[in-house]
Amino acid sequence: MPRRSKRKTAAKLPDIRAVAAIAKVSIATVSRTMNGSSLVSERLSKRVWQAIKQLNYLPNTHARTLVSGRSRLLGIIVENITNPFFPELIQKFEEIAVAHGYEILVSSTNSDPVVLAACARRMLERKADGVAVMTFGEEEPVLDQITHRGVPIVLAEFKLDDPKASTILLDYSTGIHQAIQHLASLGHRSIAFLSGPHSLHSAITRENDFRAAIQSAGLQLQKKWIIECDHTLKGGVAGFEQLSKLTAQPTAIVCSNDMTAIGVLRAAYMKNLRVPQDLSVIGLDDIDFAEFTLPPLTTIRLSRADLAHAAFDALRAQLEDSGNPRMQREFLVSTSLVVRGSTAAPSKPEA
Amino acid sequence: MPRRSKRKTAAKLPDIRAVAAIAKVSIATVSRTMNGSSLVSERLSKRVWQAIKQLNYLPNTHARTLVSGRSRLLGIIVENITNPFFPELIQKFEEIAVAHGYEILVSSTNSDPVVLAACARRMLERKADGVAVMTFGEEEPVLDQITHRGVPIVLAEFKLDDPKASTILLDYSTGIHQAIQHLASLGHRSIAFLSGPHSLHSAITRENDFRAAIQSAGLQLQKKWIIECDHTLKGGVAGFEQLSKLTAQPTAIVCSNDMTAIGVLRAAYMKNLRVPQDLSVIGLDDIDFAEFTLPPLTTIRLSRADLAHAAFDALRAQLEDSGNPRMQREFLVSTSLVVRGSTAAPSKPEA
DNA sequence: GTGAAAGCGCTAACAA
DNA sequence: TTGTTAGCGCTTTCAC
Repeated sequence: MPRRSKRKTAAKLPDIRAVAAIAKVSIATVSRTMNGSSLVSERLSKRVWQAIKQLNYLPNTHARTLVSGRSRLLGIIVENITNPFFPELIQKFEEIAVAHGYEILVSSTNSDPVVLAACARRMLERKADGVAVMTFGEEEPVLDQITHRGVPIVLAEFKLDDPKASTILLDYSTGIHQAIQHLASLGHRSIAFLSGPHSLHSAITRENDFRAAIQSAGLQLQKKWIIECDHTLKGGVAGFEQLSKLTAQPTAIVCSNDMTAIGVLRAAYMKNLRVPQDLSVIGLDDIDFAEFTLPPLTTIRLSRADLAHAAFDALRAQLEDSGNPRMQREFLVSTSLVVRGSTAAPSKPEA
Repeated sequence: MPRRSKRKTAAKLPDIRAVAAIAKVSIATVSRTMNGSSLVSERLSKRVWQAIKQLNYLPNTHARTLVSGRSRLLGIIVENITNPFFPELIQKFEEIAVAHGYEILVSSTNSDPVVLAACARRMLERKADGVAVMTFGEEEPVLDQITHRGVPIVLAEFKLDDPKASTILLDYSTGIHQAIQHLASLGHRSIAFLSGPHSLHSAITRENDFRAAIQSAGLQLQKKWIIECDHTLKGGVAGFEQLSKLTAQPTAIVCSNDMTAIGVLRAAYMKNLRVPQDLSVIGLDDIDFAEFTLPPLTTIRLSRADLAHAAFDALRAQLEDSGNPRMQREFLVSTSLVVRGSTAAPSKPEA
């Protein structure tokens, strides 16, 4: 009994066999044509494309993945999709991926390592060819399961000891130094820092870079002026309120991200403090919205485009260059200060 | 020659056969166990789960999809992922989908019908079980290809004449009426409207509802006070500037979405107009950020949670209830006014 | 260049 | 209840 005896002429989507039948070629030729194999003659190729168009045929990616092992699916896991930084990053990443014939799988962890593990698992089940983990150094150990399965992975600011893992190093230092220099040259001597949650490596890195920058600028580091927030707008409001309870007040506040800075802007307004006359504020990220705050936010730009490119390049290197021992496994993304309206000389310059 | 003669003990991921071997059962029993079939005895089920754990086995979704025809993949296509409304919607939709064992595929069209068509095509190739098109009435004709293939689809504010298509009706009218009543009771007689792009059905609906509300409140409709913007912050700034060139000025502005309203807030500030004393502003959407603008934005809430639920329910009805002729195919999401700080009585009440 | 056929990992029909 | 097996739609040897 022939294997395909069950085939009936039921209404169903056209498959590769239907195309082959119309074009009067074998299914192998259809497959070769679609995949751009050079071995197909002009004559047959033309017939095949015509049949494809005629049937409005779309190849089944699952069948394709099953046999080839490659899904042309790239995962991107972000920390929190409601922080505007991430949609902007996702958009860029998708743009690049689609341009290269990949599709993306998006997940947001909301900073929950359990969710991260579930996301990673789902991406593994979907056989993602690679995964970009843009959670900035949070609980990455759960990601072992990905690399153990040989799936390329790229992490922001976290090194996994695995040949399949690449890292994007973020040079916050340059931007933060520029920020401190900018404030110092304006006459600020008292600068506070609203940090991100210490569960994030990136938050700790940023804070350390701030400390280093303060010292290299010859300024005093005040422990009480370094406050742990959570990278949300509300957190920025709370951080500012905590700060304003202190007896000694800073004349400028540098924030670990833009959302925090926007919270500060808002809290300062509510307290009738004028920015930048009474208080200078600097953010970090340069989300699209930063240009439109009141006043427009001076901030340290972390380019989403650069980050998305680095992530994609890292994954692609792993995918295409895997054997090569000299393959690039570390990528650098830099930061730089963007001066807008939220910084100015302090009204009563300090000693 | 047996079909599986090629099998070598090469290093590879565990498959269902490996699990079956360890558990000493057939692959069918493994499959049944994983899919929660009630036909498996406790004893075998236990052995299977243990083997799965031992091998760290993950089922291959592509193989599963290929044979079952269901991918457990749901697509969501949004208009613009950098408008905060959409990430909030995506997050909710993902949450619901994942809770029901579905995965989501996200795409953002940036209001480009060509991109919409490409997104739809990719989702078809990935065999999405259903697609939620949250582009709010923009160039939906290209979506014919989806319904023609029998894939359930749900659209916001657009009816497709196809049994596989459901619609989410948005009742802007209630919220917009409340907004106008609110302004009228505050003493406003001169109310402008900054519309969304007329390429969007939803924008036109909102504008019409505004006109209706103005008239039913017994106010005068001024043609010059209805300006087409583009639902972006920049568009709101531009719209406000266009408005302020007119000789007769409104005392309140209702905007077609929150981003536009935020643009107005900003533009008003730059012109030294105080909100709400000199000008009242109302948005629409109630994005998370609306609570944190300066002043906090009075706005018409369009709940992302409600919308996400409606979209998921519509798709699920199609998936599970397909045969039923009484299946619900229209879903309603309502709106309501949220009063915050951007509205007040006009300083010099009109006649 | 082109075609025949094996088989990717799983589900479901059928047999036992 | 459990096992055997066909076959989902495609890519990829291997012949010719």
